[in-house]
Amino acid sequence: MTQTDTKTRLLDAAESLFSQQGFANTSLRAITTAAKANLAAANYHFGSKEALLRAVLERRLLPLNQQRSDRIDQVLTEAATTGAIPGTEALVRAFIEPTFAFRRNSTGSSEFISIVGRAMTSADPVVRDLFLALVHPLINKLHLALCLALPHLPSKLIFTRIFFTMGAMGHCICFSGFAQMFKDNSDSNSEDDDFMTNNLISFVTAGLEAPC
Amino acid sequence: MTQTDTKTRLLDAAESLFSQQGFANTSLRAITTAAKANLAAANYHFGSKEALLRAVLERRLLPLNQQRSDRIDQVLTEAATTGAIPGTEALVRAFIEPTFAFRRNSTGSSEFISIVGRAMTSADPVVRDLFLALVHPLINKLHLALCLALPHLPSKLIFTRIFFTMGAMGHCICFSGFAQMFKDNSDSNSEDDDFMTNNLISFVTAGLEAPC
DNA sequence: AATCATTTAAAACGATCGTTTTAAATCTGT
DNA sequence: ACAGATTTAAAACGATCGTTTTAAATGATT
Repeated sequence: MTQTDTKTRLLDAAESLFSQQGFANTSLRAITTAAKANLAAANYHFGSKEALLRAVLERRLLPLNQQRSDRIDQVLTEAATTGAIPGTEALVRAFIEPTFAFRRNSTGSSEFISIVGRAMTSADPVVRDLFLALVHPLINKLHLALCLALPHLPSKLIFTRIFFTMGAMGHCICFSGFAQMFKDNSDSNSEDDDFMTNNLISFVTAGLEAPC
Repeated sequence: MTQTDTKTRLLDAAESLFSQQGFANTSLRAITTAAKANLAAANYHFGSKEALLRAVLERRLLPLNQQRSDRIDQVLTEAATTGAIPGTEALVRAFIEPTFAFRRNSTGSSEFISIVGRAMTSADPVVRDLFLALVHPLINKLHLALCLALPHLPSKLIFTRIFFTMGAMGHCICFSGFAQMFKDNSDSNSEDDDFMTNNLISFVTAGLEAPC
C-alpha cells in the first residue's frame, strides 16, 4: 500500500470529476489520470464505470444517512419519553443539519454533496436509480416521523411537502451559477453557509407546517 | 414545406429525447432518426448540437417567461392602484401557475418543462448557462416584487428564499422516479397535477413569509 | 423555365469512449 | 523466498460521437 490506496484515489478523483462535469461527461481516462493511476485500474477495482459511481455514492451516503436516521430516532424517543409529539423543526434539523455539517468537513465532502443534489432529478436512470435506492428508507422514516409531528395533515400532503423540501435542499446544495446572479458574491465563507442552512430550515419548516 | 417543418420536427424530437435522456446522453443521430430527418439536417438548420439545445429552450421558455413577467406586472399595478402592497401569494401564483398551466398544454410542453427543471442545477455548463441567461431577468423582477411584498425582510434573505422556491419547483416539475416511492401511484391524472401545484404554492408562500 | 432553399443519401473525418487483453513490474503477507 | 494480490505499461477492441463533405433530388418562388 502506497501513500494512499489507489482505490481511494480513484474514488476521490471520480467524486471530484463527477461533481464538476456530471457522470456522462466524465471519462474513465480523465478519472484515472487525475488519480495518477492506470486506466486498467478502474475496471480492476470496480468492474465498470457504473459500479465506480455506486462506490462513490455509497462511501459517503451510507454513513451520512445513518447519521440522519439516528438523529430522527433521537427526536422521536425524546418526544416519546416526554409524552409530547415530536417537533417539526427538530425533525427538519435532524434531516438537514448533518448534510451541511458533513459538507463542511472536507473538500471531498462538499464535492460529493453536489453529486447527490443533482442525482435526485438526473435524467440518467443509472444515476437516479442508484441514488433513490440509497435514500428511499430514510425518506420513509422521515415521512412517518412528520406524520406524528403534523397529525392534522394528511399523509399524502406531507409526503408531497417532503418532496418540495428535498428539491429546495438539493438545489441549495449545488448552487453553482446561482450565486453569480446575486450581486455581492464577494465572500462565500462558512458564514454564508450558516446563513443558507438556517434560512433553509426556517423556510422548509414554515412550508411543512402551512395550513391545509 | 411538407406536413410539418423539418426544423420543427427536429425541435420536437430533440425536446423529447433531451428530457428523457439528458443532453449529453442524446446523440444527433437519435434525434434525426426520431424526427425522420437526415443526420445532416440537424447541422444544416442549427449549426451545432449546442445551438439546437438553445433553440429548444428558447422556443418555449421565451413566451413562458413573458407570460410570467406579465402576470407579475399585473399584480404590481393592481397593488399600486389600490395603494396596498402586493400580496406574496399572488406573486407566487404569477410565477408558478403559468408554468404548470403551460405544462398541461401538450405532451411536448410537459417534456420541455422537465428539461428546464433539471437545467438549473445541471453539471454541464453548456446546459446550465443557457438556462440561467434565459431566466435571469425574470428572477430579478420577481425578487424586486417580493421585496415590495415583504418589506420587513432583508433583500438577501428574500433572494435566498426565491432560490429555495426554484429548487422546490424544479424538483416538482421533473419528478420521475419519485412518484414510485409513494405507494398509490395508480393515477397521475391532471387531478394529481392540481394537487401538486396548489400544495407547492402554499408550501412556498409559507416559506417566503416565514419570520426572519 | 430557372433560381434558390431545402432535404436526402451515403460516406467519411478525427476523436473519444468503456472495456479487455497481455505482459511485466511491484508490493504484501506468510 | 515464495505466492498472491496489486499496479503499471501499452495497445487494441468495437462502438459511438459531432461534424463535414459531396452529390443528387426535391421543393418553392419568381
